[in-house]
Amino acid sequence: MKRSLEHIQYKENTEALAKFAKALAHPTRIAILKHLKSQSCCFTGDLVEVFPLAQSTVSQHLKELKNAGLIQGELKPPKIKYCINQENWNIAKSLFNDFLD
Amino acid sequence: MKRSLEHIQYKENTEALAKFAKALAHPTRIAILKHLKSQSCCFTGDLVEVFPLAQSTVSQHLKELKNAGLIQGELKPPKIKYCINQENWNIAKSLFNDFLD
DNA sequence: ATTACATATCGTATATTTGCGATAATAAAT
DNA sequence: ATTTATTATCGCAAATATACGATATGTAAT
Repeated sequence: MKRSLEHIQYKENTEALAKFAKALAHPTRIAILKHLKSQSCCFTGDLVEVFPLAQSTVSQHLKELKNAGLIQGELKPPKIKYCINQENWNIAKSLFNDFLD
Repeated sequence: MKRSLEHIQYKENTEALAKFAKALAHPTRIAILKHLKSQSCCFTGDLVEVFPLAQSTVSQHLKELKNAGLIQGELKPPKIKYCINQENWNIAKSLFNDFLD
């Protein structure tokens, strides 16, 4: 990609909002989050059974959601229990709410 | 990409929400929408002056926002006046609001 | 130390996104 | 019909995203 050299200076929250939106920009990730909300928490393996996707693919989606801060993992050997990160979830909620009027 | 042959059947609204999120998944598009909201409407040329981006790039972002239904263009020759599509905006607002709890 | 289980990461292939300059299209005015 | 102003589209290059199978990692139990 030919990127413009000067990197754009956006107004406050613009990039944070875009980052959250990007994490939500795939139906599988929305579905994962819906599942997490309804179950409050669940294991990677549970999700692998829900979707017709490879384990590695599900894991990658979880990684992105984790990087965005929307979920967090808790070690429950040999499993990992994923839950909504409520603190960041609320931040996202408020950002979207303000933005969308 | 090696896509799974069976295409996933998501629950209602999941794909609609992901589609809106995708449209918002770039800071420039967020910024464009913020600008449109504050001005209520504006021309492509105005936006080209606001961002250090080529005219074609801005036009492409506008196209994506239009495809997502978040904005609409009105012919004002030789210009085009873009405004928020309030109807779809409200739909997006309600989808995000419900999803984010 | 070895094994077993669950999950993450790596390597790879393909698709999509982002950006640019150049060109085409559109509508009005001359 | 030509010109002018504005915006959209095309063609390309590079970056990122998506998906998979294979492999590595981490933890507990044996």
